Amino acid sequence: MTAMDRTAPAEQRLQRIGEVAEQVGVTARTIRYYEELGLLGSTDGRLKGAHRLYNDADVARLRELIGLRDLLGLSLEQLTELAEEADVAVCLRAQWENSADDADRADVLLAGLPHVQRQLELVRSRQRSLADFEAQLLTKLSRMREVLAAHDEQRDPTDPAAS
Amino acid sequence: MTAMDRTAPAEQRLQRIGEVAEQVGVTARTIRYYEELGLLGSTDGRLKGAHRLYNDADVARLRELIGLRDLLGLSLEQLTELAEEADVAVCLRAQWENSADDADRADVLLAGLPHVQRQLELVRSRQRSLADFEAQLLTKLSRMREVLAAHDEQRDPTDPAAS
DNA sequence: TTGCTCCTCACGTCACGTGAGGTGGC
DNA sequence: TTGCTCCTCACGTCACGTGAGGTGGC
Repeated sequence: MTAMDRTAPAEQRLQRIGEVAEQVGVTARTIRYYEELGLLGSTDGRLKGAHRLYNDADVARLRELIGLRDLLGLSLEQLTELAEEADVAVCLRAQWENSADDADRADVLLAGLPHVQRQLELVRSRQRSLADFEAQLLTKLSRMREVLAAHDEQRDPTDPAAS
Repeated sequence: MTAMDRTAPAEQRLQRIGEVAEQVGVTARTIRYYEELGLLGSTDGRLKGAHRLYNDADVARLRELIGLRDLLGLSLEQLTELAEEADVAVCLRAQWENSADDADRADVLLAGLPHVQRQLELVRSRQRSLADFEAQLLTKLSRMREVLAAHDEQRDPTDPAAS
């Protein structure tokens, strides 16, 4: 990282709302609604009526929110709570960007750890539920096949064409 | 199974809507709404204003619907489609109950197989998505720990108390 | 008879969908 | 200049939540 990177951050690729929506798999309306709820980062600095522009970090954040919503079935209220914790991290992240002190940077990371760990726990819990549901379906399936096999035997125990 | 079972099916334990709701983890309103959409079996035979009663098969069906909704994120419209396939099975199930012919019974089961298999595929697909999301979180976590470890070394490379 | 749960409207809410009508950038 | 995507209201919809007011079974 050079001094120039620090003083004038590299020009990032900025995307418009339609491109972002398609990438993430939602509609533009959804993104605007999340912004309205304050789920996305600070939106001041955009003039009324001007186009919204998103950098890669914004897209990553949105993708994470949608993942938590879809895969874990969290409500937007729950996402807001989760995001408020994360906002501490985001707030600290700004501090990170401006911090020359490595100790400060470590503190920022330490604060973010439990946040990610909680998400991991939610994912694991959901995986267990899915495994249970899968087991139920497998039991059902094997019982059905059992009865079918018994019936096939009864109908024609020696027919090699029976499947 | 005795002849009496066939002619006068065993008295089943019947539950009221509140008990069922608590067992399955939804509200009574949800159950009434699903009935309104036709997601639950036939509801004729109940007089206007009379209490709803559910047997074990009804509860199992509801539990399956809620599982598909929550774990797979299906809309009620998708559930309706899926249930219409299943209704063929349900319709055939009535035929099953009244059928003395084992061949008929086998046909009913055969018709139900692809239905269960499709649900299994949906579960597997969802499991893959969750695994991807988990991997992303783990990558994030290990990167954070890496930086933290590097920092700890730099601060005090010989401190045995550093964790 | 007293609670309790149930019933049926019916309006409210959350998370967007869907136009209407207009402006801005390649 | 012509499309295209974007913008801001604003009403509609899906899947229920939440009382209001009343009836039925242990």
